[in-house]
Amino acid sequence: MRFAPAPSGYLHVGSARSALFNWLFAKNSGGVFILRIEDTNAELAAPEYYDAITEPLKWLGLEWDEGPYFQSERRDLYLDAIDMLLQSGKAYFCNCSREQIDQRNKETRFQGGYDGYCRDRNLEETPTASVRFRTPDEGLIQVIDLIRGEVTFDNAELEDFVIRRANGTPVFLVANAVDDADMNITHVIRGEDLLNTTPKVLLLWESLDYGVPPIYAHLPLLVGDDRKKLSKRRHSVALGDFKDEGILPEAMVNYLALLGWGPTDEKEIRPIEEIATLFSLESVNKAPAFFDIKKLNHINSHYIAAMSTEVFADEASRYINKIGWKPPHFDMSTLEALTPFLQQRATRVSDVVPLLDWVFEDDLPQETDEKEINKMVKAMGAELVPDILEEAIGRLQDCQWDAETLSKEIREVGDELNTKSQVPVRIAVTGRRTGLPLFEPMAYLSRELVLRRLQTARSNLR
RNA sequence: GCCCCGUUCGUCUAGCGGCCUAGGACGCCACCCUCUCAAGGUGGUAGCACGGGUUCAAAUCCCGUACGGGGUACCA
Repeated sequence: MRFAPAPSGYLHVGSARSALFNWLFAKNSGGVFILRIEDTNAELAAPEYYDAITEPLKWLGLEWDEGPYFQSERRDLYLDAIDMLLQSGKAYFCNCSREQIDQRNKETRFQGGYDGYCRDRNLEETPTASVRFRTPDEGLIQVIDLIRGEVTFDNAELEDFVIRRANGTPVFLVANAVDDADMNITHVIRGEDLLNTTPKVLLLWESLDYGVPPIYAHLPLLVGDDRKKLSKRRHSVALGDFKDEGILPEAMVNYLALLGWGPTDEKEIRPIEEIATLFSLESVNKAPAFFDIKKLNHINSHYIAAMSTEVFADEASRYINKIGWKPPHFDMSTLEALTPFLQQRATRVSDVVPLLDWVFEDDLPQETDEKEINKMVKAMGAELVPDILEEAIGRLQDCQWDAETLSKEIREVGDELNTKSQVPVRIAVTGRRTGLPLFEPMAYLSRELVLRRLQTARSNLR
C-alpha cells in the first residue's frame, strides 16, 4: 500500500490520518508501506516541501518501508505511457482553451464538462496542445472499495479528461496508474475526496493493459465544526502546530485512529501497536468525522499523566527553552520537584507556563480575563481578607520555611478567624485563583518574595 | 444542475436480524473526595433522520424521501 501526499506546504491532520491508516493496515497485514510524493505539478515540486511531509510523519512514528519516490523524477515513465495511449488511439490532442469549452457548453447547454470537440479532429501535436484521454462512450466501471463496497460509475458520465498539460507535464491520474502498476501496489488507502477520480485511473489502467487493479479504501473525510472537509484555509490543522503546543505524538496518533474507526472492546486509549493488531479496513466507518479538539486534549492529558516524571520534566524544560521563556528564578530541580503536580493538571505541555510563572517570575502574572478578575475580586473582597493577609504576614515572618509549616501556619490563620484562608493567600502569592497546590511550590520561593507579595496585596485592598 | 458517498446521544464510536427497555468515550450537570484547581470516584443528561416494505423478529436487510458531505480544473 502507499501513502501519496501532494506536497502543498505543511502536513495537516487529514493527511496524517491517511498515512496512519496506511501504516495500520500495513502493520496489520504484513504489507509494505510506501511513501510517494505526488509532485506532478511543477508548482508543488519545491524540494523544501519534502521535510514538511516527512518530519511530521517521523514525529508521529509512522515510518515507511519504502521510498520516498518522487513523481517529478519519474516523469518520463508517465510520458511514455501517454505516448502509448496516443499511438493506440486512446488519447488525442486538444487545443481548446477553458474559455472556448465553457463558451460552447453554454451555447449547447451541455453539462458534462469537456464536450469532446477535438475527439475526432485528428489534431497534430503542437507545442500548446494538451492530450486528452478518450473515455468509453458506454459501459460501467467498478471500483472495488473495502470500506464502501463496489462503487459503480457510468463511463458515459466521464469526460475526456486531460492527461498531459499543454506545458507537456503529465497529470497525477496517469502517474497514479503508472506508479501503482510499477510499484505493485495492492491497496490504495486515501481520502474520500479522491473517490471520484478513481474510475479515471482505472480506465487508464485498463487501456495500459496493467492487469488486475489495486483494491481501494476511501476513508471518510475529517471535518471541522462547520462540517466541511478540513482545510488549511478554514481550519487550524497543521500537525506542527499541535506539536508546538505540546500535543504528544502518541496522543495524536491514538486520537486519529479513533476517527472513523473504533475498537469493539471499548478501550480507547491504547498504544498504536496494539491498535494495529485490532485494526481492519472493513470496519472503518463511512460517514465524515468531526475533528474534536476537546477529545484530543483529553487523550493528551492522559498520556501526559502517564509519562514518567523524568521524561515529563525534560519535556517541560525543552518546551520552556523552545519558547524562550527565561524567568529569573528558574531552577531545574524545582521544576522536577513540582512535576507530578504539573502532570496531573496539564492538558498540553504548554500548560506548564501558566502553572509555573508565579514560581519562577519575580513579578506576578497579570490576569487579563475579565471574568477571572471579577471572581478574584470577589474571592479577595470578603470582609475578613485584610485580617487574613495581615495575620499571614505576621506568621510567615519567622516561621520555618517548608511546605508543611507553611500549610500549618496558613491553616491556623483560618482557624483563628473562623474562615478559610487559602484562597486569599493564594491569590496574593500566585496572582491566580486556581493552580498548583499552594504550599509545596511556595516553599521554593524566598520568604522575602512571599512577604512582599502578601504586603502588596494587603495594601492594594485599601 | 449532474455524478459519487453517507446518516446510532451535541461530538467520536460499539452494534453486522433476536443478547438493545441501544453499550463506551469526550463534553455538560450533580454529588463524594478536598481550605485552590486538577486528578480520581459515583450518578445523571442525551441518540438508531423520516416513511414504506421483507421477516415470527430490524438500529441491523430492501426501496423511497429528507438532510449532509465529496466531486464536477491543463490541483491532487
